[in-house]
Amino acid sequence: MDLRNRKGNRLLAALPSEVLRRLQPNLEPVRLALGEVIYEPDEALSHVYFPTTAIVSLLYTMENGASAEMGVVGRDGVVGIAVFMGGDTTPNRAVVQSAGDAHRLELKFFREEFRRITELHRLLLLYTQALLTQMSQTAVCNRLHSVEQQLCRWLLLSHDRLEVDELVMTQELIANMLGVRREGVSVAAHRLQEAGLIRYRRGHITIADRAGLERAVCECYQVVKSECDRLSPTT
Amino acid sequence: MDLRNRKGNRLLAALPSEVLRRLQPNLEPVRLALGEVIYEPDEALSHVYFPTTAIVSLLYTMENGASAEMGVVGRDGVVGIAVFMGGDTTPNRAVVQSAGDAHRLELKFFREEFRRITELHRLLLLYTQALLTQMSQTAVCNRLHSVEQQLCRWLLLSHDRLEVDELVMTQELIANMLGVRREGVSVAAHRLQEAGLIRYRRGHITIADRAGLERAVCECYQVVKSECDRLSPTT
DNA sequence: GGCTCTATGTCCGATACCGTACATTACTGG
DNA sequence: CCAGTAATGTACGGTATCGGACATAGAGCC
Repeated sequence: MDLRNRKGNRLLAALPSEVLRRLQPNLEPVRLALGEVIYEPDEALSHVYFPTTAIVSLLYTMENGASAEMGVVGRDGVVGIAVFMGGDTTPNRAVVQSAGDAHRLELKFFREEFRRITELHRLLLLYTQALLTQMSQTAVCNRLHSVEQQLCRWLLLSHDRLEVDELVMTQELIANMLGVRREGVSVAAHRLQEAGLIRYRRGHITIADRAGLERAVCECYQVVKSECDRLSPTT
Repeated sequence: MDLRNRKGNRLLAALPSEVLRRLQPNLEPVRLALGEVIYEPDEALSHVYFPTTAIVSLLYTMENGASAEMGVVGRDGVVGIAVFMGGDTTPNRAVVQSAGDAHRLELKFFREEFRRITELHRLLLLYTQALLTQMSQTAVCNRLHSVEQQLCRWLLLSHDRLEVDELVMTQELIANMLGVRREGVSVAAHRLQEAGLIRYRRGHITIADRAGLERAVCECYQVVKSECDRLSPTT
């Protein structure tokens, strides 16, 4: 089995020979069938997968069943980054998009390569996984939800980070963040104000009813929030 | 300066005391003004930032100036993950969304904490940064581009990973990936076929004119491709 | 060869958002 | 206090996508 094959996994191929020699006995060749699920949301993995000819999609599925892909892994990468990011699981699903081969490595072997990690490093990787969740959920939310729902999400995420009820922020800037027109934000903000969830004046927005916003927001907010909480260091 | 303050940065606060003591002399308190740019796309950083009361947005700006946020960092995190992911730069921009304070750490000090990293580890972090770019670009593309452009992007990314011209894939499945209706994919695929860029039959799609697809695709594809190439290990 | 299932094509009205234009109103600096 | 500027409100036609319904046609199975 020549792992540096022209069709092999590029990450494995780039490893120094002595690391590769150490891993090789534990790399199990597997065939991945179209539609096969590598991992489900929040499921603990038993292996990490290094595709060679297979392609794997990373998807998020909404509560109503709608789904969107936010990443794709081929021989350029590895399926199961949560394992070495430190969070172990993700809210996403990994599904085989194109049947083919892969090598897989049991977690215990994989982790042996990962012993010597400084505490700073561990923390930063955990945080990166949370950020990664935020990005992928943003991708999904952009595709599937209304401006009003996204505004709720954005307000709640900002509120979590600011920890004061009044945000200093124009609707114009929010529009840039959400990637929509300023007018769209105006209309959505107006509706939220009518509903009593927020109050605002030129350049200021006040969270008036946080619980109400949480009822109005799409599920994306809770996904991001839960992952942030789960992955955030218990001080 | 008590870094474990109730309002301090959570990552710093979670560090073991001896690591914190080592870093502390090098942590420079800075005030971040609204709108201040922490880093520009592809710009090498001089510091990593640990916000305390400030909030920083991660944005991607299209060639036409349209932009979308795909992440936000407050006292829960750190600005400049590219530094410890190994890629050093990203195609994104980091802008202060809410004025406030942060601590920053010069790269040389930061890197001292990061010496002992195995080669496997380094490779995986690099790959993760490429994947992260893919996700964030997906977020942006979902927001700002047409189904047809996104189909081109999807086809090209798949083609890069499969390295054969015929994909085995139904339009229904592609629709799930892109988070749009099957009919939308049908129409887009039809147009691409009329233009001679692809050919397809039940469950099969053939890349007929790769260069043409690259002309039809939005800039998102090139951003992802470039980062993948830049970050992929030179075997 | 015929049947069945699944993939694809097409059409419809509904809707959310865009692009543009312009009005109005609240701060800000002099 | 006033003028100027920046933020917000409103309106209107245009367009992309949705949601649903239905027609058509390959591919595989018997």
